Amino acid sequence: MHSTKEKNDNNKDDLLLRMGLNDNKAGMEGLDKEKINKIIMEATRGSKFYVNELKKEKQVNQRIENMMQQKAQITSQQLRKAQLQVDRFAMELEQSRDLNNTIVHIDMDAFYAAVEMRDNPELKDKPIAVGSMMMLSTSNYYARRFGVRAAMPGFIAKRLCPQLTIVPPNFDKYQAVSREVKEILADYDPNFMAMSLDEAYLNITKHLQERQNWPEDKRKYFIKTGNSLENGIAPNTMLAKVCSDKNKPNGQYQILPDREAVMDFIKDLPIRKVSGIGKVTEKMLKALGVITCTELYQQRALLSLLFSETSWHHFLHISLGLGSTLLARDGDRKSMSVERTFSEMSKAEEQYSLCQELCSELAQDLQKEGLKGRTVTIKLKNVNFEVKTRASTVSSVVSTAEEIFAIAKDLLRTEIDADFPHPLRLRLMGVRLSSFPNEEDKKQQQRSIIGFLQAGNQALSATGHMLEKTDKDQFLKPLEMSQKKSFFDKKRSERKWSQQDTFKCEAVDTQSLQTSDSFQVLKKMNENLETSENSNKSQIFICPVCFREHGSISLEAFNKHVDACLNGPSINEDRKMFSCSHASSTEVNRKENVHHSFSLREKQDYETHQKHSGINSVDCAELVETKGNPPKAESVGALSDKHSKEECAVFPRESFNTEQHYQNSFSTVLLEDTGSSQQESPQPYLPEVIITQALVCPICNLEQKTSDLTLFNMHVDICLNKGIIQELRKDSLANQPTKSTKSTGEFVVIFILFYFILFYFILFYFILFYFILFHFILFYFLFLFFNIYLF
DNA sequence: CGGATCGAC
DNA sequence: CTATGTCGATCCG
Repeated sequence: MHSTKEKNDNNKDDLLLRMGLNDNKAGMEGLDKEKINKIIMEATRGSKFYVNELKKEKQVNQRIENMMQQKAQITSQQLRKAQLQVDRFAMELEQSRDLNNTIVHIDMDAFYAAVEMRDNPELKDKPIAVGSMMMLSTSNYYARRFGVRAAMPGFIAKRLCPQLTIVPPNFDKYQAVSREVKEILADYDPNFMAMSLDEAYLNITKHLQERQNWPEDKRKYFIKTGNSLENGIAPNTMLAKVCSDKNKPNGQYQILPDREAVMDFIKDLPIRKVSGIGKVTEKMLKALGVITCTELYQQRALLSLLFSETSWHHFLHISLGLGSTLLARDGDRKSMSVERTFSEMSKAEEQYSLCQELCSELAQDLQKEGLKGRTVTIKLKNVNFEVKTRASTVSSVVSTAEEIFAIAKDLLRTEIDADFPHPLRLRLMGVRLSSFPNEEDKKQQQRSIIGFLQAGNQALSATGHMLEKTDKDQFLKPLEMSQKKSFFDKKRSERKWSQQDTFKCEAVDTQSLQTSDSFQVLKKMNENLETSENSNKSQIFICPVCFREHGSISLEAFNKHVDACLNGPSINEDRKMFSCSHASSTEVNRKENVHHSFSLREKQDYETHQKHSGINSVDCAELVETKGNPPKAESVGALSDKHSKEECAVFPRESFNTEQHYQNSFSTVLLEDTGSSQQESPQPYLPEVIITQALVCPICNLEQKTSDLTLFNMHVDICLNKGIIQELRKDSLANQPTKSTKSTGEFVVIFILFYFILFYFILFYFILFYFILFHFILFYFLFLFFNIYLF
């Protein structure tokens, strides 16, 4: 459905011609290709849409030109080198080829149209299409003879085929039919993967094994639906998909599970047939003389130099006839959006109100799935079909129509202002929400008392009469993000916002609640839970290196001091050496050993990341082990010596929330290091400075048994960080969500206490309010009474 | 992170 | 008159 591929699909036309379906002598009407193109061109030419299409085409041509220039600069030397590398990779892929699965791709023929024809016999033997004047979703085969295709606007279809019936879509109905079919599919593979209402992949390997033992009569079992369907049977999804396209309509095609059969099938296959290769990629590759899969394979070295890693890997997979053999369950949703096309709209007022409407629709959809997100994106398309998207990410999740609109409105305003005094002439507007928190984030959020208190403050202000309405935008601060900033800069700016937010809350609260005792309690709690930078007056740090006390200084200042302390002794030098040695030991063996147990995806992540930041392998081991936990690639990068140690000192508090977690990653580091670098390959660069003194940790004062300087330095690093964590935890205990039972207990107590206070607080004011109200009314009636009866 | 673009259905 | 709506992925800045 909606497939733009069908638009330029010559093969299908050939097929129709072969079948004689286009033959007027047989009493069938229809148009030949020339006529179809002519009509389409007439309808298209001069339209704004067409102008924009030309513009886009130009851009693609420009891209191709750039690519050709790049190609011209490639030396034969480079090409040979690339050839070796690619072939090495191809060899690996070849070894991992798996022909043991039987994948079936099911694709229902002209699904929507078929359902409509089934339900309304009048439509049979008529050319029909499902959709609107604006756009068609699909058409039946009769209509296709006139060139009426999916992804074609209805009005053009009408010109091609004036007797065409356009049926508005009934998605509920299609869904119901789809469900029926899927029930049947589940018999073959309970874990089948549905791509849409009319498409699915089945892995019937297991089914076939079981079926071996079935009695003969039971094996004769056909899927019987009112619709025809295509399916393809192959050893992987990529091939199965192509197969199902092969014998349309209502056909089947199988590729036998041996390498030769696969390669034979692939040989002359146009790359465009493969899922993932679209119009643009086709054109780009065509410029390089690549049309079929064989040519794709022949040009592999060149492609590896001209395209991104992910792209040429994809190409190589295709040209080897490789694809996924397991049907991955679809993961969590990444975004949700609403968009609408309309006749030209230029009034800002209308645009705002439409935006608001879209926001509330989105909010409704979000509520159905209970989703909240941090990034709001608006999409604007003007009457010239030029599309713009504008996004803003805020620090805490949003989900209601008001919250989303508050952000979307700003984005829209910026765009309107930018074009002032000209109005935005829009034909489409959309709103999208993304950056949904993952499971980890949710847990964090739950445990975070700061977040909890902010919610509390919000609840307080929401209770109303006596509180000034808190500025809604306080939770909608855009993040100051820029790639030039380091991870810690970003963290800092995030903190800045949240501090300002807290101050704002306090300001509002103090104004209106000065007299309340319970508020004082709350405020105190809040202060205690404030991050240490905020209330640094009460801070006393003990330097883990010189053991001196430092009162009345900020955390940053303290960290600077620690750095200074560390700068003196040779420890620092050794630390540098340590990293250096790791960074320079780049032998393939070693690298592979470090992350041998991780998936390809993680491996790629690691490799690309390493390319960017030049961090050492140990850091990477840590990265993978702590995947899903706070230290992401950037933060781990910050751990390496590339960044200042100020950051290193601050880092643990930011990201390693639990000691347990921290130790886990520590032990992993040791494990990886002893496991690979020590045994497999000696350190290429050992520290040249020989330490004469015994290896006594300057932090914990314990003599270390190891004579290995690297391990010792690691110990010092860990000790140092641990020390700072402990110090910080002492100061802002409740600030640190922790897994230990003790802290959880404390947390629960605080939690209960807070809610009790909050409850009685609200109750008190409610009673007070109604008490006063009651007396007002009472006095009023008394007054009336006296008026009437006494005078 | 933000924006554009591609691709699929 | 009249050229969609939703989603994920990727690349680049």
